[in-house]
Amino acid sequence: MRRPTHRQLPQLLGEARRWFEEAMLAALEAAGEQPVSAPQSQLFSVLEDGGTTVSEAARRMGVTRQTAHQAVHGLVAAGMLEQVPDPASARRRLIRRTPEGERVHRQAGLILEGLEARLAERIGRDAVDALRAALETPWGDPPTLALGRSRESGPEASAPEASG
Amino acid sequence: MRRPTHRQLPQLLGEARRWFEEAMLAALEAAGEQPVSAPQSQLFSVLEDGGTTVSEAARRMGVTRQTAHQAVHGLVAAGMLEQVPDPASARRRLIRRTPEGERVHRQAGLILEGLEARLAERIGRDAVDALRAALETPWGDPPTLALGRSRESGPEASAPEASG
DNA sequence: ATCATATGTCAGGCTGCCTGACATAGATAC
DNA sequence: GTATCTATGTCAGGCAGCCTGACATATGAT
Repeated sequence: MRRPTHRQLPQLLGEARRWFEEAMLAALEAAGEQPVSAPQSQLFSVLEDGGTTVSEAARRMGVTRQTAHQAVHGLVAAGMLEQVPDPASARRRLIRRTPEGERVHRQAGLILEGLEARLAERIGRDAVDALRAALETPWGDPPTLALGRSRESGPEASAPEASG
Repeated sequence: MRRPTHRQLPQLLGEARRWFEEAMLAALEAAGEQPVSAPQSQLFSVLEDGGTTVSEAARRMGVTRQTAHQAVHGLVAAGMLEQVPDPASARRRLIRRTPEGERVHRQAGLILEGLEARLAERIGRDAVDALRAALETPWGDPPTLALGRSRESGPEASAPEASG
């Protein structure tokens, strides 16, 4: 038989991500909550208690304002998010979880903890901690490790630039 | 406060994946290769030397045959993949890398190694190994950990079922 | 007042992924 | 030998996420 040669990291990362994501959304739905999409779930997790702007959320999600706006729209329609004017600046609208949204958020947090515990049972608590530690690397930079010649990319107005 | 510094695993996994993916595709393009999409790259990585069927590739990618077929189509059009009849079974068509595709594949492998080395510089070789080890967990199972009461299960006809 | 900038929103388009449907070919039952 | 079942490959249609482009509005600098 063939030897599965050292599978590639991007693929492994993707699988792990999918595992968590699917399990969480399924568990949320199994708990009787409204259906939540993956980006909505991600949006939920980048919100602060004090309220956040769409732009700020987009930066944290690593997507454009427009994409984040879409997720916000869905969540507002579902009654889990609300938009309130920012007292400090009238051009801003803060997005905030409604009580309902807060409840779902807490639920999601519990699920995630459970999932992590489930993982710890399999690979050990130390391994999970090591995983976290490794992943918390500030990936911010696009290495552009040029084997040949380097390429230049224009810094757009609101590029994703996942920097957290 | 609820520990805002403790970011959620799915998000961390997604960021890491994006980092690798973007860096690799950018490096590939910077090296003068034809543009490759993310799923095409993934497809490339699940091929065996002996040739693989679209169905098998789909299973390994965790997507449907149709989706895999799409990626294959693009790669064939780009001259990096070829489809040959399977001598063992006429209803199968094996997909195989062309010499051109083989070259690009090797290139991609080098880039990935470089990226991993780059990561090792930041977090240490041990941490990278630990990351690998943790990620190579067989995620195969959909935990369905029900916090609430209703437990629902849906065994679909030909679901992706990322089981590897 | 005017202009540059940041933010929020909508419109349109691309791509990945899905389900549905169908053709083909090997395996199995009769 | 024929009929049926199953696995595979392919195409068509549709949905969702993410993007760029464009525009309105509000703030701050000049």
